[in-house]
Amino acid sequence: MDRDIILKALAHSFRRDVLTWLKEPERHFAAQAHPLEMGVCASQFDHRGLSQSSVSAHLATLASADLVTTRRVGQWVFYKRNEETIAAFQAALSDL
Amino acid sequence: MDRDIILKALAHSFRRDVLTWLKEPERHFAAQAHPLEMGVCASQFDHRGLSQSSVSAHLATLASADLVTTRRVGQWVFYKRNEETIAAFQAALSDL
DNA sequence: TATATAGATCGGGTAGAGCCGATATGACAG
DNA sequence: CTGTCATATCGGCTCTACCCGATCTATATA
Repeated sequence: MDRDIILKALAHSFRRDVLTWLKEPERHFAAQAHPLEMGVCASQFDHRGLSQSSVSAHLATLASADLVTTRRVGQWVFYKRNEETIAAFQAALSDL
Repeated sequence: MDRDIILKALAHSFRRDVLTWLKEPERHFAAQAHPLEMGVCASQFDHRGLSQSSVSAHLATLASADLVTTRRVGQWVFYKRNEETIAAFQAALSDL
């Protein structure tokens, strides 16, 4: 749980949006072919205003801050919120 | 209370350090000539690794995020934590 | 007015973030 | 093997953040 890296990761609206979307996958990614229990497939974030390469970089930033977990299944990578890190960060920020 | 501006302001360790130092002025700024109840004078943050102009810019960033309040008294500017904004931000971040 | 001090702002240099299209990688299907 | 799809990485561009010394502005004091 690295506050500095997490704060930098959160300092971009797209990355915060990703975390918000992942709170309610069924609401935001209903079109996904795979079951949402596996997580949300990276490609689901494309075409939301950014190119595929930019989306990939943002997801990598979130993953390196440990704010999301990734799980590779075949040719797909599924993303989920990492509630553990998020909660720890919120707790750490309560004595800001 | 602008989350985006606040998160960007917090995404720098010096600015976070300032907020931490301001939690215990008597501990970190005992050398100040003015009473600490007025706040902490801008110049107290100089010579902590950064130049005067850099410190001034960081303080301006914190002020524009409303994380600190400023009060001009004569030729000095005194800074205090803005607990109201900080608490509102923490509350807003609890549903990250 | 002249001088001193605190703080803000300017100009310039460097580094990193963010964007894209193009290409590489890695996994599957035929 | 070959082609295809998902994702990652590369190269190049632009924009912003950050740093500094120098200068400007404002206040105070003689």
